[in-house]
Amino acid sequence: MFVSRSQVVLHADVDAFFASVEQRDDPSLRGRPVIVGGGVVMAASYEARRFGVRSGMGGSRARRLCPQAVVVASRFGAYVEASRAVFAVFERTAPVVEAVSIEEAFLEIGALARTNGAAHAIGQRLRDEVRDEVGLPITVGVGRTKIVAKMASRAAKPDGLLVITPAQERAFLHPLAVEDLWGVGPATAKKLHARDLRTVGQVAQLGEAALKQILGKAAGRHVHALTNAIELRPVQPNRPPRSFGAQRSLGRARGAPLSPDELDDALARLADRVATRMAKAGYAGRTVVLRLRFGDYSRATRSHTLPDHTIAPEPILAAACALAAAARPAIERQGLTLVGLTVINLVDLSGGTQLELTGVQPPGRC
DNA sequence: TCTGGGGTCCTAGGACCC
DNA sequence: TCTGGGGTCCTAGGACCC
Repeated sequence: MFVSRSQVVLHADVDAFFASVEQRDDPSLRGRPVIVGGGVVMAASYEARRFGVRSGMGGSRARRLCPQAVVVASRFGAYVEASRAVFAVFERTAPVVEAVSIEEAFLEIGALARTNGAAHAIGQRLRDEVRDEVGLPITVGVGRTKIVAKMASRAAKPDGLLVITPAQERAFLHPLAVEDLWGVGPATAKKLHARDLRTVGQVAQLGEAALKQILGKAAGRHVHALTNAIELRPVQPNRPPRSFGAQRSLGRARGAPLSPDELDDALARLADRVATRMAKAGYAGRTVVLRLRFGDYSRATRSHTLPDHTIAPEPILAAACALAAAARPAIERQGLTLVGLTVINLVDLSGGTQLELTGVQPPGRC
C-alpha cells in the first residue's frame, strides 16, 4: 500500500513513438513491421522489433533482419504535434509533470493515489485517454520512486500497466541484471562485473562508501540510490534548457577527406540552425563547443567562451571556425566523420534579462 | 551494436583572484 | 621572496539517456 503524503510516481512512455504515429496515420501500416528512417533506424514498431530491429541500427542491417518491413521517412512535425497532445493528457492527470523526452514523462500522483487501487485506476485512465484522444498506445509504470516507475513501465511494455507497491520493490528490482537498470551503462556495468557484481540485489548489498570506491563519488552515490530505490531527484517540472546543439554526420570515414571549404560550409549551416533554435526559444548563449568525431570513432571537443552572450549566428560561426582551424591537423590526420556545434552557458531572454548582444558582422562563412 | 541527432550531468586540471 | 587555503571560471573529456 502506498503511504499517504508520500511520493507516488507514474512513468508514462508511448510505445515505439515515431512508428506508432506512422501506423496511426496510415492504417495500411498497422500490424506490419514499420521502420522509421532509412539511413539509420530512428524507430521500429514492435512488429519489426520481433526480428531484432532496434533504433540506432544501420538501415541496411535492419532491412536484412526484416526484409518485409515498411521503411518510411520521418515526419518530425507530426511527432511534435502528437507529443503535445499526449502531454496535454499528462498535464491534466497530475499536478507535477517532468518530461524525459518527446514521448515520455514522470508524473507525481502522490496526492491522488493513496491506495494501490487508486494508483492503478489513474494509470489505466491515462492509458485510455491517450489511446482514445491521441490514438497512440502508451505503457504506464507506477512506483514509489522514479527508478521503480521507470523499470515497471519497461517491464510492462508494450501497451501495458504495472504497479509496483513498496512491499514489492525488492522482489521486483533485485533479480534484475545491473546493466538493465536505467542509468547504468556499459562503462559502469563493466566496473561492477569486474568485481563479480551482476544483479541489482548484489549491488544493493554494498554500502554507499564501497560503491563510491568502485565508481567514484557521484556515480557511486547514483548507483547506490538506484539499486536501493532511493530518490535523489524527485519529480520536478522541467527546468530551462542548458544547451542547444546541432550536428551532422559526414558519411564514411575513409571516403574523400573533407576539404576546408566543405567543413566551413557545414559549420555555417550548423551555426545557423543552432542560432535559429536558440532565438526561437528565447535564449542567448556564450560558450561554443565544437564536437568532432574521427575516422576511428574517437572524439574530441573544443570550446571557446565569448566575451558576451549572443543570439546571432555570426559570432557562433566565428568561434567554431577558429576552433576548427586549430583542430585542422587532427582532422587531416584522422579524417572527420561527424561535426557538431553546441552552445552552452545560456541565459533566458524572456525573463527580462537585458543583454548587449554582440557580434553583428557580415554573415556567411569562416 | 560497427554508430543518427538531440540532450543532461560529472570530473579534473589549470588560470586567476583574494 | 616564499607561501597556504579557498573560490570561481574555463576547457576537455567521459558516461548516460531517448
